Amino acid sequence: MPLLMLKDLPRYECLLKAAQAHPELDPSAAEVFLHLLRSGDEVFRVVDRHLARHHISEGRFGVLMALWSSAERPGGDGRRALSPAELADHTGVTRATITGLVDTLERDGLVERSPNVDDRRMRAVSLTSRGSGLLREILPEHFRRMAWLMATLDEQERVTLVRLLGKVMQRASEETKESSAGASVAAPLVSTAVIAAHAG
Amino acid sequence: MPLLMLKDLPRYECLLKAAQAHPELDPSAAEVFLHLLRSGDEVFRVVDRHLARHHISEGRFGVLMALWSSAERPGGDGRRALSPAELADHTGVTRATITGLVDTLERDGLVERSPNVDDRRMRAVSLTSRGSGLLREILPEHFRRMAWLMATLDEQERVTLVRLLGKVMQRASEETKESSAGASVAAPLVSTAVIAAHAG
DNA sequence: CCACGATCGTTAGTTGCCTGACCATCTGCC
DNA sequence: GGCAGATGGTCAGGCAACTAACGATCGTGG
Repeated sequence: MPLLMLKDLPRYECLLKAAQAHPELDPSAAEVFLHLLRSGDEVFRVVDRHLARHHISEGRFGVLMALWSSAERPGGDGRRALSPAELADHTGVTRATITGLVDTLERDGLVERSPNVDDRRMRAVSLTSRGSGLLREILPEHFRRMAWLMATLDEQERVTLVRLLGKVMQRASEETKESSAGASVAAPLVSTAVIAAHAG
Repeated sequence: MPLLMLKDLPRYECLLKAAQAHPELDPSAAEVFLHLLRSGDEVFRVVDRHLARHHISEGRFGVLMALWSSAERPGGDGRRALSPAELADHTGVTRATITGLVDTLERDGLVERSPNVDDRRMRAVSLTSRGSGLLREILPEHFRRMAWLMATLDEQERVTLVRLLGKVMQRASEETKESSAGASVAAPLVSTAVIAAHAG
């Protein structure tokens, strides 16, 4: 839930004013940035409130959905179990976090761990019937909320929004890859000296 | 950092397929939803990586920025201090969280607490010179990252993106207000007057 | 004037996520 | 065959957020 900003979005005139004191500040870029983080946060909260009523957090939902879509996948081999490492890949959290999430999900009877006979390091995590039952109970309302949130946008606006978000997302993931390689975010734009000095 | 979804966004055909089994699922709405959460997350990480190099988390940055913008505010009374309750309002976290954040910020010498002579319940939190120095060090790169992220969008696209995100955000905050009143998400929409009044 | 409710900041306890370290197990190379 | 390095899952410790409850203080109505 990114705040990283004031709760009340600053008006554009304030951004303009701040830009006078800070030449690096691009007012229209900052406006998009703040809107993006804020709207993402609001939208997240709408579905999170629903899931929280069933004691399902973001991470727990991610694990359940990964197992669910693994079971539903038609082209797949039909297996319903994933290893913790695969769950970490699919949900984007660390393996250590998966251990914790699966611990509580198993305690609540929603998933189960079984040993893997081929590789005794691995364990197979799968949905229990109670787990898939909970998903069947939760998902319709979850989908309704998504649809309700976007009902203000017509098809053309949705296409446009996805396209523009895609451009920004691609840009952001470029930086992810670059930074892991040690390069600067904006080689041409940014002096790397400060970052490098602190990167140590 | 919302995952709430698979790390690799599902392709549109998969959404269409899933919609056959789940009539509540609106594929284009789900696509926008997933793109919004994911791009918000990626964008957040880009600036968060920068702040983390200076040991500044999202919450810490929120507190520092609230104090900074309070000090910079021209129309204000020129005071640089805010109470913990005001900080909670500005950053959107609870007062208990503010206590913890100010604890560590004070330990690191970035802010300081002083007693309030007018109301002995309150304490005044203000930036130290070290705190404002850190902001002066961090903010230029922070602003450059915002600008770099949005550099793929021309002015027209930025206006469009802000407009569309604004529509979704307004919709989401309607639900926030409704849910606190106990109504259902699918109820007829709340009058926008309330939101407009708060946008001021 | 003072008892009551409201407000302020903090504490205690829980949860979810992270990083870093650990041990067990597999695999490839000699 | 056996050892080195890679990989897999877990544990320990820390941080940031939450709720619930608490003492201290303020303001107001009787």
